[in-house]
Amino acid sequence: MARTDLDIDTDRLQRLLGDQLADCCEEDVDERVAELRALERETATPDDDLEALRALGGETRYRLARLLAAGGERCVCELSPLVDVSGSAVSHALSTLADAGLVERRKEGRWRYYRATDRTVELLDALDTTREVPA
Amino acid sequence: MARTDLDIDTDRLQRLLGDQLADCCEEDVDERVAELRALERETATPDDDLEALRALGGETRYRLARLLAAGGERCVCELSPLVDVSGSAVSHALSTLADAGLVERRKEGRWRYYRATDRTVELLDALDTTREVPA
DNA sequence: GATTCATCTGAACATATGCTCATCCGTCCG
DNA sequence: CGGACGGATGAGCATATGTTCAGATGAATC
Repeated sequence: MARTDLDIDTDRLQRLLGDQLADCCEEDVDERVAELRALERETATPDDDLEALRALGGETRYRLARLLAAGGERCVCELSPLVDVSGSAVSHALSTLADAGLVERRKEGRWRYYRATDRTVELLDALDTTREVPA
Repeated sequence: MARTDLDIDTDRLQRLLGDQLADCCEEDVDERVAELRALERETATPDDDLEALRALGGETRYRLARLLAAGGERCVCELSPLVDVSGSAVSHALSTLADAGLVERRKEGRWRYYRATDRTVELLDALDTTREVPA
């Protein structure tokens, strides 16, 4: 995962800084290189984040997440008619959401109840509050 | 987009409610059907949300978003060495992020400066605050 | 214990994605 | 104007994704 080294084009960077700063010396370039290296180190990518985003990024799974985030517990047979795919697809989708930590499952007899996790609620809320044209 | 009708399996739903409620009558089934129909109507899927989630769900674009959300403006030549792909791929990725409303662009001479939008910051923050094993 | 029921699982397939390469578009500079 | 430069764009291709179908599982019912 961790890159061993960064192949920064210092010549180009120097031209960039030459335009940005009225007057740019070698030290400015070194400083920017250090800044970029630090930035790269600080912004590691947690696999969980990608998994969650990719899971929510599919229409069926997004809709299921919305339905569950509306509150309460639902079983597959309730959710299946609300999204436009087969029951099998719903099951696949809910598994993906569960693997991503966006949904939790509870068994009761023959039924499996699903509910949204806090993470799902928070993410959907962030989407709601930052939407350009609010619903 | 809007489904004209929902093909709810009322027989199965009746069996479900029979297990949930000690004692279930026709009205309970009708009520649940109405509840589900209302739920389906309330949870429309804004295209913008899917676009944003799918955009952030790719590793390269996620990393770019993180780098930009760390603050300030960056041009392609600064970002390119920090993610492990060609400059062309960075440009493609930033375009996708811009289309999704996650990044904004500013021209200055030959350089194009990119910065994260509020939506990006909020979404990444939601991910940070809900992560199971905090960094 | 055989059957029905709710759900899960894996294979298979069509489609979407993400990259690289080649090329093109503006801008600056001599 | 001609060239170098930063970046954008489109084609092409390997890989990933999402769905359906067929069959498997475990629980309840007869």
